[in-house]
Order: sequence, then C-alpha cells, then structure tokens
Amino acid sequence: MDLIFKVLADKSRRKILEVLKEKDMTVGEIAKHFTFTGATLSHHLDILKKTRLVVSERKGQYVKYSLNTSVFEEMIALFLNIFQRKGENL
Amino acid sequence: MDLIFKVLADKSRRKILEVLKEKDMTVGEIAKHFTFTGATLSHHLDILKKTRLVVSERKGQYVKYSLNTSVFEEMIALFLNIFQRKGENL
DNA sequence: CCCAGAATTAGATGTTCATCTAAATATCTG
DNA sequence: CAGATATTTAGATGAACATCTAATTCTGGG
Repeated sequence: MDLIFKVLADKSRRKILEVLKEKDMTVGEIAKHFTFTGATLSHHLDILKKTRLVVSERKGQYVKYSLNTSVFEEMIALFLNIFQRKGENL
Repeated sequence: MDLIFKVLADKSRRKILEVLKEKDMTVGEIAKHFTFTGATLSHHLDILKKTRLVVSERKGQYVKYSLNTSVFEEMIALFLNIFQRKGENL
C-alpha cells in the first residue's frame, strides 16, 4: 500500500503505465518514449514489477512488458477507499 | 498533478488526511495522532496546503485545519483517468 | 505589557531515490 | 562458437526530502 503510492510518485513510472495502456511492449519499445538510459528504465520496470502493476515475459531476445489489470483494479479500489469521506457516496 | 502524487507518497500526510476526514482539527489535535515533532507536522501541513488538499483558518490562538472537499474530488477524477484502460468503462 | 501556549520558520542532518556509466547476462544469427 | 543486440545488475553520484532542534511569530489572559 505504502509502496503503491511511492511507485506512483514518480512521473516516469506513471508514464510507463500510460504507455503500456496502449499495448504490451518490449523494453526497447518502451524506451523510445523516454530520454533516460536503458538502465534507468530497467530500474523503473523492476519497481513496477515488485508492486505487480506490470508483468514481464521473455520472448526470445526481447522481454515483453504488460499491465496487470487485476492489480490496477485493486488499486482503484484502494484509492477510492482512502479518499472517500465518511458517509459520502461517490 | 505531479505534485499531488508526491504529496500522497508520504504515509504521514496520507494519515493526516485520514484524520481530517473525521473532523476539522487544530494543529495540536492533529499532533496527538503522531509521534514526530510539531515542526515536522507544520511542514507536512504546509505541503498539503500548497496542493489545496487542506485549508487552514486561524481561530484565535489556534489554527484549524480542514479538508478541501472539492480538491479531493478533482483528485479522485484524476486517478480514475490515469488508471482507466482504453475502451474500458468502470 | 509580559508571560504562556500554539504554530511556523530557519537551518542542519541523514536517508531515500532517480539517474548515470560500466560491466554482466541472455539470446539470436551467421 | 563469435559477434551483435537486448536487457539487467552493480556501484557511484547528486538531488530531493523527512525529520530534528532552536529560534521566531502570533494571540489571549492576567
């Protein structure tokens, strides 16, 4: 929980999620949307994996990343829970 | 936007919001829920004010803090927007 | 007017974290 | 197998940030 918020605190990671909403992609494809190095991207992907927001699968020479929809939805529920005020129904 | 996420990345600040959901409180009352110093609390409240998530009003010797409901709701909308997948309707 | 209590500000410190370069690992192709 | 390309890991660096102590500001009551 605490971790989820830390993960989303970084703009680049949020953008990675945005980008993966479009379609599953290899690291190289994702990298085209950013200016930082592959090492940095790898680091961010690792963090995203640790919260299970994304999953990865090796496809031969490449590694393909995709969103983990179910965790996404759990997260929305968490947010709503936190932000919802007492007695209020959104 | 970026700021909102940074603000929420800190556990103490999220707890402050939780606490203020209950009712409006003075700094001293809020402080009872935490172990860190008043200076630190003041710092967190300042950050929360900058994102307009809370508002403050001096009441004589005290300063009363309360949630800013409208910003809260904007925030929920932002989150849903980010997490919503293409073509998906929650 | 001065004191006490409430809150904020200033300045310092240690930690966390995003980023980089360089090196390592994995896989494919000739 | 050797070289090329893709990705990850290791280690270092600098910036951002949570926290603290001390000092300051603000307000109400004697």
